[in-house]
Amino acid sequence: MINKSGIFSKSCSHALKAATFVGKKGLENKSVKLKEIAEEINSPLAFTAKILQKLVKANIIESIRGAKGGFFVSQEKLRQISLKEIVFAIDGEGSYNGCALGFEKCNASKPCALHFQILPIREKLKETLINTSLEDLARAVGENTTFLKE
Amino acid sequence: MINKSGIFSKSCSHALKAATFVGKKGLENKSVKLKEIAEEINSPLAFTAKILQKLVKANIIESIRGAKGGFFVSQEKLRQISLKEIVFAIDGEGSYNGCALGFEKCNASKPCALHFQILPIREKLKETLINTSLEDLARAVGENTTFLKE
DNA sequence: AATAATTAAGACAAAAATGTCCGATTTAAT
DNA sequence: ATTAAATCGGACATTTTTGTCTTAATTATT
Repeated sequence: MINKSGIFSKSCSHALKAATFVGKKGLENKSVKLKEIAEEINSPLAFTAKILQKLVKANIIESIRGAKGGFFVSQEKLRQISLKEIVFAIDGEGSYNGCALGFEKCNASKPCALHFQILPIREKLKETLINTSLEDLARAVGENTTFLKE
Repeated sequence: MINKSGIFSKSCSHALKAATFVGKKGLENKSVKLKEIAEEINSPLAFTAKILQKLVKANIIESIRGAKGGFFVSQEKLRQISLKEIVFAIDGEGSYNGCALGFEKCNASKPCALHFQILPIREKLKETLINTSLEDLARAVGENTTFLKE
């Protein structure tokens, strides 16, 4: 319990990185292969594959099977897809809608002990996830103002 | 990956609930036994014991061993202890200081792809954890305006 | 001193998350 | 058609988190 690093699961962090990299290529109308994605985001190949499959099933990116295959996002999709959809596809809505103490039903009329403290934070997170598009991340990474590796 | 509910680990949620309940009793200068805590917060007895031990070691609550024993927090402690300390004791600082994409070094000069989006959320979370005392939670629960069970 | 009631601590078990492997499927190129 | 290069999908393995059990240590009561 010494390394629960932040808001998203590890899988979700990988998913966000992977989607962003596919998005960066999508800005130039290019597809990318699994191998390149995994290398670029420093994530194990087979595990990256699993995560990409989930993104494909969630209709966030598309896959091209067979030789010359790979993964792809259209520029239109890049604009449409928000981070909320990626996070939802991997971690479920719990990460931005769940009760901090784990209650099924936690709301203003039956609030958990942390409800009123955590609510504004959750709201801000949700708002940020909704208002940030995959294109936003992809462009910043494309311009080298932000990074997918350390 | 369908139930990662929110900001804290399950252990940490239990810890926050347990500490709050011990705190509620502390407001009346009473100690509580493990059994009552576990029942009150709906957490398995033995697991609750483990979590309480961590809180004791982190000097957040104190334990009274032997017959007539239990767990206790003084009113002074209740005022001093912030949620940040409880969260730190169980989840480490990752939950409020960690990089959203899991990088060791992520900062304004080498920002991850989500850095600028997540920074304000993390800051708000940290601020909230620092500015909320265990007493705050304990009082609200004592007044039945918030709850530790659903 | 003996007993009963309690927490402490460490070994163990189960479940969930993370990660690997391999064969099946799809497609492009020859 | 055959082959090579890719993704797909399911079984398997590992690691981390969550949870249990048992014994030891401590203390109040008798």
